[in-house]
Amino acid sequence: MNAETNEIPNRFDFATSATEIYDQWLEHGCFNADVDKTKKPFTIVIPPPNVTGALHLGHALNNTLQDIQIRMHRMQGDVALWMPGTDHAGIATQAIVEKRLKELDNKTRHDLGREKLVERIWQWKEQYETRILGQLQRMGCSCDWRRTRFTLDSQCARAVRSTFFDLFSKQLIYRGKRLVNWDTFLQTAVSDDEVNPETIKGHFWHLRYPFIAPKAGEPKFVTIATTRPETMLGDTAVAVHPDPAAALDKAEKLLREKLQVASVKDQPAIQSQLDELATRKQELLPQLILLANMARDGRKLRLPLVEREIPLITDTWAKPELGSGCVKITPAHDPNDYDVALRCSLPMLNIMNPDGTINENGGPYVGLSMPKARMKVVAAMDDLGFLEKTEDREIDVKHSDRSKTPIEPYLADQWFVRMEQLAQSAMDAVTHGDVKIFPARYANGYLDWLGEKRDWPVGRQLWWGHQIPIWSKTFEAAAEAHSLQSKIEAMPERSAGLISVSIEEPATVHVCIREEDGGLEVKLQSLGLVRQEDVLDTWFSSALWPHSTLGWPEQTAELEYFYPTSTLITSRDIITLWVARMVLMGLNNVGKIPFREVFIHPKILDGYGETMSKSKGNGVDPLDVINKFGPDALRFGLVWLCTETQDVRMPVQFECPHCETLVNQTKENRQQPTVACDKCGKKFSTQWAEKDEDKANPKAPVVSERFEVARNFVNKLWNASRFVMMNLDGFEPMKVDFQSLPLEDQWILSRLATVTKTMQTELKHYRYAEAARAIYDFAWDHFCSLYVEMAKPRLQDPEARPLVQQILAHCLDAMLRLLHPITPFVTEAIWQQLVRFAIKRDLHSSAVANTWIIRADWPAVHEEHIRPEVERQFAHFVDLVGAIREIRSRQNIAPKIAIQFCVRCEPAMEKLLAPMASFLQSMAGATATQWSSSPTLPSINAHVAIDQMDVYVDLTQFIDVDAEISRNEKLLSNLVKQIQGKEGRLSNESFVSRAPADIIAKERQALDELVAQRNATEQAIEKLRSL
RNA sequence: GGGCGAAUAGCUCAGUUGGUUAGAGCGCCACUCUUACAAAGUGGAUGUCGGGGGUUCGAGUCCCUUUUCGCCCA
Repeated sequence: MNAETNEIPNRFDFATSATEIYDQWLEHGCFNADVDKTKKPFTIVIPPPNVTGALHLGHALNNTLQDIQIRMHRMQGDVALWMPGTDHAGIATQAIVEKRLKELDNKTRHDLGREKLVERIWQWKEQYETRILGQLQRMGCSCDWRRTRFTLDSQCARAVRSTFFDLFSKQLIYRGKRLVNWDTFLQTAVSDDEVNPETIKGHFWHLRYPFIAPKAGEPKFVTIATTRPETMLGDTAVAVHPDPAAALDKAEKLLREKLQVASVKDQPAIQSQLDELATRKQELLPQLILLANMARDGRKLRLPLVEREIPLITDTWAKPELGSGCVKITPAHDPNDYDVALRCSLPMLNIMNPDGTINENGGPYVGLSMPKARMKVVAAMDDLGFLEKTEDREIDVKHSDRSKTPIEPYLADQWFVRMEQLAQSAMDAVTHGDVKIFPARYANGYLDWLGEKRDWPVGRQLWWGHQIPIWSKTFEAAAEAHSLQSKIEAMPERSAGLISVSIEEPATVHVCIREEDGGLEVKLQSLGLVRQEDVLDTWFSSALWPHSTLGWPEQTAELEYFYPTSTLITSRDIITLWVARMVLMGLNNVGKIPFREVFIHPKILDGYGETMSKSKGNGVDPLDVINKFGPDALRFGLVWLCTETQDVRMPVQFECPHCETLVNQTKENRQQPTVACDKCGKKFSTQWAEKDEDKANPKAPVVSERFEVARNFVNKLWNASRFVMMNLDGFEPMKVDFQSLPLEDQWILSRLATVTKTMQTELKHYRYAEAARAIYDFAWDHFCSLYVEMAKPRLQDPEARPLVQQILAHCLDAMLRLLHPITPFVTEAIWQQLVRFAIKRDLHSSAVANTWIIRADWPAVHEEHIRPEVERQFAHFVDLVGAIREIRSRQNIAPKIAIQFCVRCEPAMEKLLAPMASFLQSMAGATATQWSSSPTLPSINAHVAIDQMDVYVDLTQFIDVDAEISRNEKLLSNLVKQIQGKEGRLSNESFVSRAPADIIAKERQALDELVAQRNATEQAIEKLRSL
C-alpha cells in the first residue's frame, strides 16, 4: 500500500506482510496470557511435536485448529493461553541421531559413550526445536512463547521425579521379569505400540528330538515344527495336548458350523480343511494319544546340540490340528511359551545377549548372531539326521517401528506402572462425562484400551530421556536386604519424605529419591546402591504435560487459574498412548482432569488415501504451501477440508521450479531423485536427491492444488475490502434505524447476524468445515456478489451514499473479525488499513475501532437483525436476476445491450421488487416495462416461470428462434418427467391413504403448478415454430 | 481374527429428525478485459448415491447382507 496515494495493490502480498504482522503481534505481546481473575481463562496445551524432524501437514492442521480456538476465545475476552513446547520423543530421537552417527562417522553409541551421545542429541534437539517453532510461527500460531517448554527441561524433569516418587511410594511402580519386545539394534525394549508385524518369506523347519529310553512300542522321536530353530537352544520342554481327541473333535465342530454359513465361494476351502482333519484323526491321533500318556508318565527328551534333558509335558497350547501336534517350549523367547512356562512351572532359559548374540547358555553357538546361529543349528540338526523336512512359508515377524529391524522376544527386568486403579479413574472420567470426546465414537477405543488395564512397562534401555530415579542393590540373602531396608528407613531423609524404599523379592533393595540431590545420591552410593540405567518411556513425561507446563508440583498461580485446561486438540493415533495417560496422571497428581474436552481431528492422506510420510516421499512441508499460497490459504484450506466423518484426502503435486507447473505426484515419481516436468520437460530434484548429478537440478517444492480454493478466497476478501476502502472517502459514521432501512440493507444485516451465530456455534462444536463454508458463502456470494454489486449504483447517488458506506464499513468490519481466527494475516492487514478510512464504523457502538484485529471483540450476534421474511423476499429478487441472465446467455445478448421484460405477479410482489429497478438495471442489464397480474406481453418473448412470478423477456430485437425452441424443449421434457412422477404418486392408493395430509396437499399443488407451466411452455414452442 | 470409519458428479467433499427435480468447490464447455478481484464475472453440461436384499405410501438417509479401502487392536 502506498500511504501517499491511497493506492492498494490488487493482491495481498503475504510474503512480506505476514512476517511484519507476526513480528508486530510478538512485539506488542499479543499472545501473552497472564493470570487475571477478573476474566475467564481459556487454555490449550499444544500436543508437543517430536523433535525428531520438521513439521508436516498433519501438524499444520492440528495447530491451525488450536489457533482458531485460541484466537476466537481471545477476541471473546477470555485470557487465552496456548502453551507451546516440544517433546524429546525418547526412542525416536535417539534412533535418528544414532542412525546419523553411523552414516556420517560410522560409529555406534557405545563408541561415543552416554554423555557424548546425549550431548549430540541435545544439539539435534536445538536444531529441530528452532525449526519447528519457526514453522509454527510462519503458520501464525499465537502461542505464549515466553512459556515454551520441553519435556526434558528442568521443570518437566521435576514433575517427572515427583510423579515417579509418588507412584513408587504408593507401590504402583514395581520391577519384574517380563518377556519384552527387544530391539537388538537399539538394544532396548520397545512397547507393543512401537512394533509392527511384517509378512516376510521364511521357512518352517520340522525337527526331531530323541526320547530318553523310550519303552517298547513308543516312538523314538518327537517331531516339532518351528520358524525360529535357533531358539531350540533355550527350549525347556516339548508340549502335547492333554486330550488330543477332544481337541480335534472341537476343531471339527467349529469347521462344520463355519461351513453351514459360508458362502459358496468359501466352501471348498473349508471342506478341504475338514478332509485334512479326518486324515489326521486317522493317522496322527493314535500317536498323539500315546504321546500324551508318555508325558503323564514323565517321559523325558534329550535336546540335541546342547544335550539337555527336557520334559515332555501336556498343555492346551499344543494344537493337534496343526503341524505335528507337538510344540517346543522356549519360555524366554516366545510370548505363548512364556505363558505355558508360568502354567507348568518350567524354567526360563535366556539364550540371548542384549546385542542379539547367543549367550553362554547357547553352548557351542555362543557369540553368534541370531541369524547365523539359525543357519548353524539347522545344518547341525541336518547332520545329526534330526531335520525331517523344510517348508517355505510366509511368516509374520514383528519389526521395531524405530530401527525397522526384527524384534526378538526377550526375558528382561522391566519397570512397570500398575494400571488397575489409574486406568479405572481415567475410564470414569469419560464415562461420567467429565472429559468429553468429540466425535463421540472415539470414546470406544479409549475405554476398550484402558479396560484391559495392562500394566505399563515404563523403562527404556536408552540414554535419551528421564533416567529412572532408583538406586538398587541385590544381595545373596533376603536377610541382608531387609537389614539394609531397615537402615534406610531409619534415615532422616526418609522421615522427611525425600526417599522411599522397597524390596523386590527375594533380595533386592530399591530406593527412590524424590528430587535431584547430589549429597543424598552419594550417601546411597556409599551404601553400595547403584542407580538404574534405564530411562522412562517418553509418554511418561508427556502424560504430565497439562500440569507440568503450568509449574506442578509447585502450586503456582498459573496452575490454579489455567488448570484444568479447556480443550485438547489432537490426532486419533495417540488417544490411548497420550490422551488416556494424561487423564490418569492428571487425576493422580492434581486430583483434577487435565481437560474438559478432547477434539480428535481427521488425518491428512495423500491422493491415494495413504498416510503422508517422508519415507514414502509424499509428505508436504507446510512451508512449501505457505510460500506458494500464503499462510492464510494454508489455514483456510485445511479448515475447509476438516469435516467430521472423513479423513482429508489431498492429491499432491511437485511444483516445477522452472515453469511453476504443478506435476502430479505418482507412486513412481515420488520415489525418484529427479523428475521431468510434464510441461517444460526440464528436470527437477526431489527429497531423494543425493548424488551430485541429481542435486544439480533445482529442488521442487511439494504442494497440493487443494489450497487454490483458499488462496482464491483470500484474494476475493482482499479485493472486496479494497473496493470498500476505495469507496469510503468522505465517510462519516451515522446512526441507522434498522426498521426503515431499504430491503437490501436489512437483508445483508440479517445475513450477517445469521452467519455470526453460525460461526459461533459451529466453532464451539469443532465443526470447522461448516464454519468455514458459512463464512465463505457469506463473504463471496452474499457480500461480494450481491451486496457489493448493489452498492455500486447507490454509491453514485449522493443521497444514498452515506448510508451504503456505513453498512459496507460495518459489514466488512464484522466479516474480518469473524474470519480472523481462520485467516489471521490478511484480516489484520486489511484491518490496519481500514482504520485510515473509517475509524468508527460499528453500527452499534460509537467506540473507535481497536488498532489490532487480534485484540478486537468477537462480533456480537444481533438477533434483532435476523429477519427470515426479509431473506425470503430477497430471494425473489435473486431469482428474477437469475431468470433474466439465463435468457441473456441463451440468446447470446452482449452484456452492454439493454433489454426489457415484463412480469406477471401479484401487487405485493410488485411493491417489493419495483423499487429494485436500478439493481435489475445494473446486475441484469434489464428494465421492467410492466408489473401486473395481467401484463401485455411483447409480441416475441421468452418466458421463464419462477416462484410466484412469470417473467417475459422482450426478444423482438434479438430472437434466436432455434436457441429459444431448444431451451423450451428441454424445459418441457423436464416438466413432463416431473408431472409423470407426481401423477404416479398421487394415483397410488396407498400413498393417498397413508401419507400425511400436508405432504399430499403439497404434492397436489406442485402438480397443478407443473401442469400450468407445461401448458405455457407448449404454447411458447408452438408460437416459436410459427415464426 | 476383533473393533471403528469410509464408499455420493472426472477430482475433493457436504447432505440435520426418511418427504418436491441430491448440493458446493475445483475441473470441463460457452460467452465476457463490465473501472474490487481473469486467483474474476455470467450461463451451461455432468450422478443406477459401491452391489444385493428388506422395512415404508415414500430410502442417499433406517435394518440386514456383500465388496473394496483406511485406521486401531490382537
